[in-house]
Amino acid sequence: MEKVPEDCRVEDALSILVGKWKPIILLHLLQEGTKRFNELKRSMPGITQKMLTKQLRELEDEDIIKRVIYPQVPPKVEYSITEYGRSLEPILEAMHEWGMKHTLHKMEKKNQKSS
Amino acid sequence: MEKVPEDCRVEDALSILVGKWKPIILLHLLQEGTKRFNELKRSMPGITQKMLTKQLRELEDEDIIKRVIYPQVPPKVEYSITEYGRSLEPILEAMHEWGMKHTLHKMEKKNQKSS
DNA sequence: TGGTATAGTATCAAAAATGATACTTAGGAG
DNA sequence: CTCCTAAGTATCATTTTTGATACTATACCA
Repeated sequence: MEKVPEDCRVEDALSILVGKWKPIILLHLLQEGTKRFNELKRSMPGITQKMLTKQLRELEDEDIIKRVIYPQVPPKVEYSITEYGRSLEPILEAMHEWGMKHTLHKMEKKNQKSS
Repeated sequence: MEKVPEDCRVEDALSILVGKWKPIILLHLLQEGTKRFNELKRSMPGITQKMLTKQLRELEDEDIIKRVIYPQVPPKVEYSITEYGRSLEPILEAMHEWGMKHTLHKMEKKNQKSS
């Protein structure tokens, strides 16, 4: 425990994960392996093309996902997690578990109110 | 691995952690235990009163930190992590470690470019 | 000749997060 | 009186993020 907040690299991981859609994109790709643009889009109701494109580009820039273009018409582009991206899985996992507990915690708080 | 993205609670944890200052606030409190408002402020150069107050209120609302007011003049207010808030530590820890690796990864990428 | 499909861009608008600055409150020191 | 302190609010401005909508390219199919 000699770490000091000043040398904190928490932000690095955080900045990759934040964004309204990034965690979901990553979970989809982690679980399904490889997906085409429109497959992703369909599995995320509400997202716009622009947003999906933007998030994917950002993840690609960080080397978290890989983008493969097939020179066809109509176009075909496949996205998948990189080895490196897979290293984020424990963090997503930890957050997922914590989120579950948090749901319970919130419910307990509500119950306290009504007593 | 039967989790599906749809029931993902990742966002819950994420929404608590994001914000330009929240991770640092939490790390400070986790490491120092209890701090007064101005102590926190001084240890975070660049933050404004308004921002610090806002982030602290949000963390308090989520039951992550505790706020104790001493009825004095001039005022004295102490902040500390709650038991519940401490449960975030593994996530922060995981992100910290990942961030360290990421730094290396970025350096490697740079080296590849210049070869 | 026109419509379909895929993976995008481009442009503009709206909403959310962050920041700068000034003000408040009340007791104690000079 | 006046200033100082600590922990805030209030107001306004700026920046960043997100969203809605329309547009593009090009092979294939009828």
